[in-house]
Amino acid sequence: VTPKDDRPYHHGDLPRTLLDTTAELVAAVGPSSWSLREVARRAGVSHAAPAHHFGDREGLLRALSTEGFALLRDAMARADAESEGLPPDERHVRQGLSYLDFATHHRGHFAVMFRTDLFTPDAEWSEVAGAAYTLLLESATRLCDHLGRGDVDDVVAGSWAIVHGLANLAIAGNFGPLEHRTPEELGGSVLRIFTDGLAGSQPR
Amino acid sequence: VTPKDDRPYHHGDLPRTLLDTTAELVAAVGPSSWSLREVARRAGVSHAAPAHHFGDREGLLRALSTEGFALLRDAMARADAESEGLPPDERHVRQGLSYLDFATHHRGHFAVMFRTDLFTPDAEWSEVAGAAYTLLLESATRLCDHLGRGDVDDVVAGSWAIVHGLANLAIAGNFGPLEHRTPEELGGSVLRIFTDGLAGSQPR
DNA sequence: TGTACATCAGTGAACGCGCGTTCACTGATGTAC
DNA sequence: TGTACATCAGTGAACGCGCGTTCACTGATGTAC
Repeated sequence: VTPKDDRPYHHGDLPRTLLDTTAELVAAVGPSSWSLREVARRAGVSHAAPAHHFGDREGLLRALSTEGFALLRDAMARADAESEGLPPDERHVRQGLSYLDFATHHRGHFAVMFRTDLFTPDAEWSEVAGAAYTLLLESATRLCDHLGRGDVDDVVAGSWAIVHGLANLAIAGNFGPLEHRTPEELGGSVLRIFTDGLAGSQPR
Repeated sequence: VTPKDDRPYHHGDLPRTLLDTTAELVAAVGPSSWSLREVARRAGVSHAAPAHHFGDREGLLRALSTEGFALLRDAMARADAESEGLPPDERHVRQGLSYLDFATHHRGHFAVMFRTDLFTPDAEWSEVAGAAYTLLLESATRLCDHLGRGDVDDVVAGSWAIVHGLANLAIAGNFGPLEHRTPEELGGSVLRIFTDGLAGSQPR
C-alpha cells in the first residue's frame, strides 16, 4: 500500500502522522501553545480530521504522552538488557543516560509526558508510565542491595532528579557556561559522582 | 497612604498587584495559558490597565521572570551568609536547599524564569540571572578548591540538576511513590550523597 | 464477476468565544505661580 | 491660599484573529450475496 500518488482522499496512516506532527509542533512551541488546527495544517488535512482519531485536543495530548512513556520504557529496557553482566552501579548510570538521551531526542513527547494538568490520564497511560517507573525502581533496588543500603527512595529521587534536571536545563537552553559540554557527557560524570557517593558513605 | 476606602480610581500600587496576580495565575495554569485579561480581572482593573505599566503581555512576563531571579539570588545569598564558617560541602548543600525552597514556594516565578522562548531578555534580566548563576559558581568553586578537584563544571551541573530536577518533579506532582517525602528532605539526602561522592572519588 | 449497501475517513462551512492591542476618553494628582 | 495646567493612571468600546468543536456532507473502501 503506497499512497504516494498525488494526495488521495484517504491518508494512509493519519493517526501516525498526527502524532509525529504534534510532537514536532510541541517541541517548537511548548505543550500549551500548540493548536489542533496548526497540526492539521501541517499534516495536510482539514482541521476537523484529527477529531476522527483522537476525539479532541486533550485526546491527542494524552496519546502523545502515552506514546512518550512507551518509548521511554523501551529505551530504559534496552539499556538494561544491553548492560547485563556489568556491575549494578554502571548499569544504573547507563539507565540514567538512556533517560537523558530519550528526553533530548524526543522533546515533544518529553514536554508533554508529565503534564497531567493538561489531560486526564487513562488506564493505558497509567500502565505504561508505571512500567517506566518500575524499571527505575528495579535498577535502584539492585544497586542498593549490592551496596547494602536501605535508602532506595533517595537513590530513585537522586538519579531521576539528575537526569530530569539536566534534560530540562539543556532543553531550556539557559545552561550558562555549561553549554560547551553535551548533556550526555555531563550526565555521565554527574551520575558517576552520585554512585560514588552511594558506594562511599552510609545513609544518614 | 491607605487606599482602602472603597476602590479609588487610582489603584495605589498596580504594578505590584499585577506581578503578584500573574505569579498566582501562572502557578495555576502555566506560563503560556495565562491571559492578560484574566490578570486584570483578578486585579480588579480594566483589561487595558496592565499595558500602562508593562507595555504588553511579553513585558509582564519578562518582569515576572526578572523578579524571580532577583528573589532567587537573594535567597541564595542569604543561605550563603547564614552558613558562613561551616565547611564548604555543607554550605553548598544549604545553597542547593535554598534553590529548592525558592522553587517550591514561588511556583509562578519559577515556571517562567527560564522560559526565554516566551520573552526577549533585556539587560536587567541578564544581570540578575547572571548574579544568581555566579553565586552557584562561587559555591561550587569553593568546594572544588577545598577538595582539590578541577571539575567545577561537573559540580555546577550536578548540584543544579539535582535541585532543578527535584523541583520540577515535585511541582509536576508525578513523583510516584516518593510523594511521602518532602522535596527538602529528599534534596538534603541527595545533595549529601553527591558531595560525599565528590569527597570520596577523583574526577574521571 | 458484479452489484448493493454499510462502514469508515476526511471535508468545509458555521458557530460562539476569549484573546491582545489600540485609542479617544476621563478621573485624579501634583506642581507652578 | 487659590487657581491653571500638565501629567499620569485607568476606562471601556471597538477591532480583527485564531481557536475548538459541531454537523451535515461526500468520497473511498470493503463485505455480503
